Amino acid sequence: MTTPEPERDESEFLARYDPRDYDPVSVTVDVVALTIRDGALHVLLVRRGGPPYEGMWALPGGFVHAGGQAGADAEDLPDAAVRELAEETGLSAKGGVIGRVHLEQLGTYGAPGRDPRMRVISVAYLAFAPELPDPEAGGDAADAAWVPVGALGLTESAAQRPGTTRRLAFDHARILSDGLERARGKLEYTPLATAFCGGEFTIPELRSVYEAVWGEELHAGNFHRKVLSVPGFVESTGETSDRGGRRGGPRPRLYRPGDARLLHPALLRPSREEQIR
Amino acid sequence: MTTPEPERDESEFLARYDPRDYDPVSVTVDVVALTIRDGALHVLLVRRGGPPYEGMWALPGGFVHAGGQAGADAEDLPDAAVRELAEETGLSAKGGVIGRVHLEQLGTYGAPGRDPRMRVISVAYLAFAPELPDPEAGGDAADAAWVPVGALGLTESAAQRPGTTRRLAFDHARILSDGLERARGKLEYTPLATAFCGGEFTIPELRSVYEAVWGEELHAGNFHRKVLSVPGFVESTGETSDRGGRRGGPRPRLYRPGDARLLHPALLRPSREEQIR
DNA sequence: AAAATAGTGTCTCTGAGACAGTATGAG
DNA sequence: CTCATACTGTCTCAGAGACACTATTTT
Repeated sequence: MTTPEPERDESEFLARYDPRDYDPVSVTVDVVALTIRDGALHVLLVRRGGPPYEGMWALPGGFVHAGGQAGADAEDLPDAAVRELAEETGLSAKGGVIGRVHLEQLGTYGAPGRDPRMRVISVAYLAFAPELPDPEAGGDAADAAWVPVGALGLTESAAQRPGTTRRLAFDHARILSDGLERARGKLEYTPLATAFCGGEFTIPELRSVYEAVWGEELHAGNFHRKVLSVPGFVESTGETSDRGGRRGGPRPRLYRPGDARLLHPALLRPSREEQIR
Repeated sequence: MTTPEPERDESEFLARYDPRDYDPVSVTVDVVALTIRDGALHVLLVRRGGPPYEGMWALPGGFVHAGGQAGADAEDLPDAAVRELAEETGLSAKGGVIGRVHLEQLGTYGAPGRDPRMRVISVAYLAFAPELPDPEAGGDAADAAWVPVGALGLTESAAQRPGTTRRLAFDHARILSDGLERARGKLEYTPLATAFCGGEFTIPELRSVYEAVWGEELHAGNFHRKVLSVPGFVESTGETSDRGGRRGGPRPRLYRPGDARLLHPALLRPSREEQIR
């Protein structure tokens, strides 16, 4: 670790860590796939069919196709994330519904010991999906399901009664927590809430996305005016929904995602005063 | 790729990619270390002493100590970033100036072919440093220096005259570009501009940080009032600087970083209208 | 009929930005 | 002395949020 001769240390290190001879590192991709079901935020989880953490829930993921020496099967990291997502949901990767899923890199988790078997570096991706069918468990997964995020007891880390919390394998609770925080922030200054809706949606539907992700109710009237006032957020289709509100009310108008990539001004969440320090 | 039997495909894939037998992936850490020198944003670069890209400038970085089968020397990713930064700058990692450096993960770059030798996944880190001494080239680096970001011709990707741009090795131009954009955004809603200053600073010094990173001049009076109005951004020391402004004026007061971790309300850059779509 | 909802109008308060103005120190 | 600079005061305008109100649909 600490040597008085940096040059010797460096050359020694380079010789030792030439990956062609020595010291393998595994790289996996894990996906935090979020969607809205019944007005609640859900995450795609798989139940592990083998050790370690057998029987526990985990994020869908797997090894990146590295391509070996020839580099034949080498795949890019986002492609690996899409492939894992497609494998777990049973949907085809190219075209179709999965083409409408927003995917972005969340972060990389590589602490020693996070996988008890070996050194594993995991690149986590975050996906925002419209409502998808129930996944079909495949491969070594014993089960796969959309799980309500609220049922995992992640929000109040202190108030977790041990039996209440469904623990996640590896450091996936941390990854999911980071993904949720990223999602909450992204909804503030990007129009990505529309990625949770289908191709057409109403303003109240969009509001329910914000309420599900942020976990708090928003003022319907002010939200409505705000969304329409941000240039490029949504675009009217001219149509109206064929049903009124769930318990009455006029039929809301339909909108499409607009061409903005950033919301200006942003839609800030009400309760941020606490988390500033 | 597309097989009718997902179960066989998955188990086959798991057998093929068990990293203990097969298909090594290298993991490196690269650091985008930024600082302010003479009122201009600088990035720490090293000149490569060997192929590939021999003689070109690159971000400081190197292989992560994976720890082998036993996991003895395994290091965490942020530790690897600090180690690389310390090795390149010649500063000690524990304590001292490098302890004041802000470090955060930027992203992971793993496109096949980004390193011509083999499959390399690089975890990039972003560092905000106060003014540091000139680095000492060590190891296989032929040179190391703080380079003005403006001299690299990254801002206007179209208007690059070939001779003007100093190209960077690998995909480091992209990584640096992502780091700069992250830095610009971070200054908006976090107090991290203070990480570029020493322990004490004046409001005009803080403003010059914003101007260097954002590349545009700010209104001195409004900036002053704005910084003081954000709770927890800065904290008065009660002292005043021993010198006035560079070309006259009263002696500015001195401040310390406050306890806020987020700026509320945020300090938005003036010219964001263009980049929204 | 009753209740809930979609959408709009209006008022108030905060904050950003433009501008002016004063005091202070460098050259 | 001259000028740049630190800092404060003031004005205007945009936008967030609270509230009220109407029209429309479900139950």
